[in-house]
Amino acid sequence: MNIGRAAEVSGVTPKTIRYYESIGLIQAADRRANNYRDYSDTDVETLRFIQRARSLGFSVKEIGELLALWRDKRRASHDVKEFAERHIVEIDRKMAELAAMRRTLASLSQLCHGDSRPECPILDDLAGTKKARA
Amino acid sequence: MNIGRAAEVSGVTPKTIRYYESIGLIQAADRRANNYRDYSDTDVETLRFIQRARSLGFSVKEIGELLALWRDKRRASHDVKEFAERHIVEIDRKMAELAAMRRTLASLSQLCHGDSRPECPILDDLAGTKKARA
DNA sequence: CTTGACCTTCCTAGAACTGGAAGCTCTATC
DNA sequence: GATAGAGCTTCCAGTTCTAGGAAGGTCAAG
Repeated sequence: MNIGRAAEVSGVTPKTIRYYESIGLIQAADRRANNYRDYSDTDVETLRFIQRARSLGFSVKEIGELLALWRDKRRASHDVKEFAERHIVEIDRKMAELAAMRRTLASLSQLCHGDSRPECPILDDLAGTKKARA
Repeated sequence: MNIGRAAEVSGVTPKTIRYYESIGLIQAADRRANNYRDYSDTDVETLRFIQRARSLGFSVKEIGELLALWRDKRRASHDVKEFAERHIVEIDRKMAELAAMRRTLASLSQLCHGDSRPECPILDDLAGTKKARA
């Protein structure tokens, strides 16, 4: 499939796909006779993984390391396992942080009645009121 | 407390704190007689929130909007509720994506034995082997 | 056989930092 | 009180990760 379709199904724009190729995050796509890039379903899976990871705050560098796990078969299983587990810990940390943010927002939402009364108790917490200066 | 200490306890570097101030994401810190910036515990809480949100892929613009919720008391409760709920939806989406990444990594980790055999079945999946080209 | 959508490369611009220079300030030690 | 070093200040330039747009080749439909 060509880049537009790959972009559509992976959620990564053509621009960004070309950029990822240019920096070596993904391997250069095969070219067809007309010089168009040609993508496989596997390529799309990789792009989807990258998209997900980027939107979750992983750097391109980190993602490169993750992708290297899949690509570099010479790596010992031990390394792969360890690296994967290290990232699972990080993901768990991120999930806990998201859960904390969610709780904050949920209580914010609940404490504010749906009407237009301009009073939200929780607002006072993080508001600009400076105190306890150390 | 001065910027170095605030950076230490919030997890945001001094450079980045000054940057956030320069773009108006946080309000300009109070200055002491020596022109040093002075931060309160509340300021640190705000920075911690920003740090968390950034590491989870929220843009500075989005965070600015979230912080505005707390700061701008003139906003109608209705707006706050709606805005909070919109972000809760996004957080749930992010959590689902993290869960998906976690599953991917967990199966990667499980399939690779802890020993140093250089064979990880799942590696073949996402590896460079291009097939099913459409 | 032209029109419009899609592809190519290249160059520039924006967002969010990051590093370094040049200089002032505080603290601690001699 | 002088001095060294860590920490603060501003300012300017560079990096990363895209996004936008120009200039031109390609394809599928009418």
